[in-house]
Amino acid sequence: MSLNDLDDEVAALLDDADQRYTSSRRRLISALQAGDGPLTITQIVATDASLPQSTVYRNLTILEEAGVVTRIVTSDDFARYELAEKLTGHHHHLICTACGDVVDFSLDAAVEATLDKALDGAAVSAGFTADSHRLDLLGTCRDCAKA
Amino acid sequence: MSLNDLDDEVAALLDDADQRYTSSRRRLISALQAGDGPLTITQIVATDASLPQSTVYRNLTILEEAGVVTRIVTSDDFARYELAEKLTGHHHHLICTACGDVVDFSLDAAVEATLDKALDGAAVSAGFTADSHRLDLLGTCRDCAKA
DNA sequence: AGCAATAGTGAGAATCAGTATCATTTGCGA
DNA sequence: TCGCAAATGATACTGATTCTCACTATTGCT
Ligand SMILES: [Mn+2]
Ligand SMILES: [Mn+2]
Ligand SMILES: [Zn+2]
Ligand SMILES: [Zn+2]
Repeated sequence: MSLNDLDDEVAALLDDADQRYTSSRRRLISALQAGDGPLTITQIVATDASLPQSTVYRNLTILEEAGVVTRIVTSDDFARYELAEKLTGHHHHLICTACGDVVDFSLDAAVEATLDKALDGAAVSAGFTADSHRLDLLGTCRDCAKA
Repeated sequence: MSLNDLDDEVAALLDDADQRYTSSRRRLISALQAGDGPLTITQIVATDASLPQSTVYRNLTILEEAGVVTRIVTSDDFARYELAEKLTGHHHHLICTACGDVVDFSLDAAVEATLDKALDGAAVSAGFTADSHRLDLLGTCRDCAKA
């Protein structure tokens, strides 16, 4: 998805949610788009100092409700946000248990298909209605392995 | 793993960590063993009112450090704990996004093998050292679907 | 353009899950 | 049995996140 298409799609989603696409929200989208994985509030504020913390919190919540971003919770005390899969495509996360950093990765379509089929079976037999799956790899990133 | 074997294994893990297997800790293990998925602190205290909240928090941390229990974070504001996979076997979670409840499920060995292989490839190409994977299904549980 | 009415902003206060403190109790070893 | 280190549990504290509210920006209308 090109930058302009992304922008158009975000605008449409916000419009559907009766929300304006303000300059704070544009800056947030831009910050998230620049990262190679979900970002913490601290990381966002560090990236764009013109964004006050309270505005970041409030607007990320609104963007999440509008389906523009997704909130990711790992094991550390900091929530992370990324653009919704609707905008970036389905993918997974490498989570470093040493430094907390999270980066994206993808699996090939065949593996995803196998997985979806197996998960669908499990959901059905538990009377569970599945919306999506979440698959993370936990371990140590290159930087932390070096140190 | 039988109840006695579980008890022995927990005792051994605590011994390795130079921790005693006290009655509070026995009650915690018992509460976790009784659940069909990871439990919140509130659920544990509700199950066994003889356990003060501060003792539950402290001992769950100690049990986690000893490798006896695992802390699970979903998307709500409450951490959940379950017996470590070392004791219960590898499995996954159905997470209800409506009520927050979490229940266990398993995939068959062939799917796990396919998955592990694909994940290993992804880890290697990212320079990431993987310890384990975490796979959750997000959706709506039977009870919430009814309501 | 002028003028409400409505939406968004941002500094600071409040909330609350989780952690730290510490006086008291427990249980292991000599 | 005694002494001591570990554990307990009531309570205070911490800090990420949420709430408040006076102020500013934008929209829609004439
Ligand atoms: Mn991602
Ligand atoms: Mn489980
Ligand atoms: Zn790392
Ligand atoms: Zn539910």
